[in-house]
Amino acid sequence: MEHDIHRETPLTMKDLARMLGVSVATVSRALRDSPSISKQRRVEIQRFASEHNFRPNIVAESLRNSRRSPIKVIGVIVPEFVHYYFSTVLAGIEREASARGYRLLVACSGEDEAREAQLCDDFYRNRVCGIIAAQSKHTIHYDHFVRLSQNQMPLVFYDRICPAINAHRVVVDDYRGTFNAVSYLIERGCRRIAFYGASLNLEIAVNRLNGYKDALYKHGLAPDDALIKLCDNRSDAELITPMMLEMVDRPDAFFAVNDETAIGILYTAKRMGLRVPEELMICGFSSSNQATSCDPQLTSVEQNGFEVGRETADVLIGLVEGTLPADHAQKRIVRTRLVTRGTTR
Amino acid sequence: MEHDIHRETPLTMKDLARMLGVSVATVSRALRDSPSISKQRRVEIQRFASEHNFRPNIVAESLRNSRRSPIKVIGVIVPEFVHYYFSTVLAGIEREASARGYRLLVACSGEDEAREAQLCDDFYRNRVCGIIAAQSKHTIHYDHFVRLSQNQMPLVFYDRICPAINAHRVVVDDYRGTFNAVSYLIERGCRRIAFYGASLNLEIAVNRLNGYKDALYKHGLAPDDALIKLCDNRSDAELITPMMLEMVDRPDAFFAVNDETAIGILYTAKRMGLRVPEELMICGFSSSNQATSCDPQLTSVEQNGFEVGRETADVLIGLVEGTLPADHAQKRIVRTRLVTRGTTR
DNA sequence: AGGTGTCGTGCAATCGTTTGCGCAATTGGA
DNA sequence: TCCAATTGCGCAAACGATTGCACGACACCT
Repeated sequence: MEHDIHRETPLTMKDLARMLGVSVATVSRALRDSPSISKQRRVEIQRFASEHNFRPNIVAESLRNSRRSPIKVIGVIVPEFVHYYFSTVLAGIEREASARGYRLLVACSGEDEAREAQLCDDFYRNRVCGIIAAQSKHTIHYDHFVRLSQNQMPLVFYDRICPAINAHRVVVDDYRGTFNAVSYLIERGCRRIAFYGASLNLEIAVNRLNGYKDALYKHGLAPDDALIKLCDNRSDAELITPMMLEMVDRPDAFFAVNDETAIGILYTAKRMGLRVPEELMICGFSSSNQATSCDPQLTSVEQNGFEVGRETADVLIGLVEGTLPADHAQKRIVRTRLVTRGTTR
Repeated sequence: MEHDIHRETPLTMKDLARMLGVSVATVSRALRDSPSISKQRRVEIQRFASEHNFRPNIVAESLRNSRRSPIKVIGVIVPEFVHYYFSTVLAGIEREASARGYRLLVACSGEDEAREAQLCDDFYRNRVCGIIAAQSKHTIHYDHFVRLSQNQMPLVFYDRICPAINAHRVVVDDYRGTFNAVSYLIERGCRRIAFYGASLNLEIAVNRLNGYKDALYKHGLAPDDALIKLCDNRSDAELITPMMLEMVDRPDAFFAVNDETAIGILYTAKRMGLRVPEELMICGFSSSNQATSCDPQLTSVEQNGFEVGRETADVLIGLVEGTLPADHAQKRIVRTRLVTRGTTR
């Protein structure tokens, strides 16, 4: 069988045309099922092509079509791969994109601004049709994003927002998620609720803090600065929490900005002989797989990263295909949901 | 400033050439620093281009160069995104690839054979320079992979192996990892060690089972079929384990094929009033972030997915660049390491 | 028999780059 | 002064696909 012959270079339309004694134009039209080619020739060419395992070269195709239709490849920047939430977002992006015929060029910024800028550049050179990004934690210059906008590159952020440009964005409802969780703790009888949050240069951190404060106000409680700490990882949590729990007026509940931190609190408390949830309630954020791995299982605000990913891809594709106006910045908010488990009752 | 003008279409060399009153050839050569262009013109053109924020179109570039040098894009197939181990592998691939100037086209098979085949096809049409894949669990036809090989597409598997074709592969040392872990349990005094494994149509499952059996043999113990179960997830573990622990000759240790399953065993045992590790030892596989989230923390075989990813990318790039012979199938084995924690002593 | 349609196919330009080759201008040597 | 060698640049053909246009071959009508 001819198609078993090893070729060093992929089969092209020109090859097919030569073998069949017709012109490339005819081959191209036949494969696209153009009615201007006689039925007989069409099926003959199609059969021949599939027998020889012909696959058109998308690179050439998209170069040719670049003026009228953009290349269906989306550039995606992820701060970290090994991260439960970002994984779910990526999965959501992939699902929506591939369902709509788009492929993903994926890269990782490693939370590094220079690398992030380089990736933007690289994506642009590859002429992706659009870019999805979560800004690195440490990004303070936005030139690379601004440049993309100036060059008409559709750009959508998820979660981490670039405040400098009025960009399209999809975020989770951090404010309401935190508000509801803290309200729940209050309704369960807690009065001194501690808050472990991330650095306030990320918009999401601010929103969560506000949700916390407003929940207290609404229930007639006043925020106490002694209970509000900058702490967003487990080892810090294990360092700080003992001091918190030895206060005379020790907190009767903790709200942590992510599950990892919450787990640090949980085990510190257990080590100090406190019973959870009887003497201390704990609530995390993210509802990762860690939340169900600890003992007792962690009550947590579920972020639904998958939905964030799908929405993000949906906005981007809308921009690319022109069904969404580029001039008016889209902002979509994905609902969170409190999942109650063993660390509250 | 001119480069702030909004263009609907990206700047091309032709545009630059027109603006500067030279030919495209000259622009191209100047930008590639060809000595055949006078120094003066060269810097003039380079300055002008960078002022106007010119970025060459890689699509066109790689079409032009497709004969001599392949496009530096690697297609990656991941069974699942939301999976600790696969995430680490992906991170490793990304690190190695981007360090060597390659980009990643990433897609998810969702453990579905048809989708996997479609992805192979799609990658081929995109003329990626090579493909990295972990086969889906349920793949039993290999035509799509065979077809790739026939078309000279470099192909490297990680972990999940396609036995039909003699493919390049990078795997972790499942046999030795399991052997060492089980030996450790025996040395700690365990005599009846249960084994929860995955379906034996995956090579890794077979290797782990063999490692388990050989460790028993080596220490003069005989495998007992009543202690060997097909079980690779938490809910199954919680279903099966009570029966195991109610046996007259109940196991004094468990080895589980992944951490999730091990955690199911752990909490079932605790629920039944058994003390871990005093009365029962448990060992998992993977050393994911869940291993440190449970209480007590889980002893587990660390897989080092990051290294697997790097090695995989290294092999693939070697094949692409011709520094590794394509005819002789590469097989690399990444070492595992037993990390002892609270579920053993 | 000549004019008008329709049908099937091929020619050639195009997308944005790269590069072999040739040509003009300049330089240097005899 | 004339002939080589060198230098600096442009022409044009690729890469692999798509598509407007034209053209030849028929059939049909008058």
